[in-house]
Amino acid sequence: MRIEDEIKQPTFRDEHQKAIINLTYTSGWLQLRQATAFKEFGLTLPQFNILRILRGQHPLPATVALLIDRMLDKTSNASRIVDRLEEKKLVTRTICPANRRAVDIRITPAGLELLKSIEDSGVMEKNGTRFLSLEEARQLNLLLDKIRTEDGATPDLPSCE
Amino acid sequence: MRIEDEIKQPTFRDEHQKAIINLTYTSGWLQLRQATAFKEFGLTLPQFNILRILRGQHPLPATVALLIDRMLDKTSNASRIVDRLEEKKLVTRTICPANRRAVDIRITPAGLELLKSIEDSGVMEKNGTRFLSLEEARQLNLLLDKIRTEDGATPDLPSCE
DNA sequence: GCAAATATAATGTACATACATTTAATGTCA
DNA sequence: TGACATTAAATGTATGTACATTATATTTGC
Repeated sequence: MRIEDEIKQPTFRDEHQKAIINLTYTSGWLQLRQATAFKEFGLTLPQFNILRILRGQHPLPATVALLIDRMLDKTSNASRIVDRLEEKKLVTRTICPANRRAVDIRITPAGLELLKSIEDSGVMEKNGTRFLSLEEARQLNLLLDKIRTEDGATPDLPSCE
Repeated sequence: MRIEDEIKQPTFRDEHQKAIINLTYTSGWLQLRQATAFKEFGLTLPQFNILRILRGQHPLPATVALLIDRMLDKTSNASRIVDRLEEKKLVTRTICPANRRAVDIRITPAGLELLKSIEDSGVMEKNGTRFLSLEEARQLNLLLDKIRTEDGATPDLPSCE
């Protein structure tokens, strides 16, 4: 459905303004669907993302600083998300012996099993981009990268044509 | 910057998976910048969006139900966002005389002035899409609309070529 | 007319985000 | 060595989101 119809706004100031709204709306739409899928497994989206990072490190531990560095949203509060995962016995926290300021966070066998069962269930494939061709997915990635071009930075991306 | 470098993940399962991550990351990037811009004016992003809807209705009032219908995220809690705007004297709430279950919400002159000063400041143009050409913005809108194609629905969008 | 159903908004709870502050361990250097 | 800065994580506070429940007003059907 076109964004105009989704949010019942018949016109936009221009195509760029529409793209902003569309990006925000589509991202929210996608995240809501993902969150709904993970709820069945007792996880929120940020919790799932942290678990995946921990599996990527496994069997090495991760620190909170590493989680923040890898997370999509750099400023969110990893400490409290780890709290919830720890309550569910999906991760462990131990003070790092080499540096007692740091905390070693590890995914547990239960955490690994949960990730596997989520992936086996196929929910991750129901994510909306199956309606895009490979070439369309490539174009979308290029356009999104271009949006994040910083002020003052010279865009060094290839043109989309 | 490419998404691979932004989140320090050198490879993705496939281009579609990358598009999902890129969409989420770029949307978060954009919203953080918008929120930062509005903070200078004492508003959060949802508060700003509600104010704009109210201005669109002005001088007619809006109900909470209308706000929910127009908001990008349909399930968020309009009632409490209106609470904050009311505390700041940017909107008023009066019980609708014709239907005392409903509440008439109106933007105040102070609210209208605040919106105008935000728009006059030019912060809304610094939104990232200035690096897209008109044609690229159009393509992006088509691709995003396509992602939201519902299961079972027949995609009736023109191809992107 | 009145009980039940429905509509409208507000409230409660759990979780997350944004940002400032605090606590504790470690590093630095006079 | 000891004062001071720095680092790592946790905590506090305000706001927002998701979802269930509640409070009140109105509508409906007998």
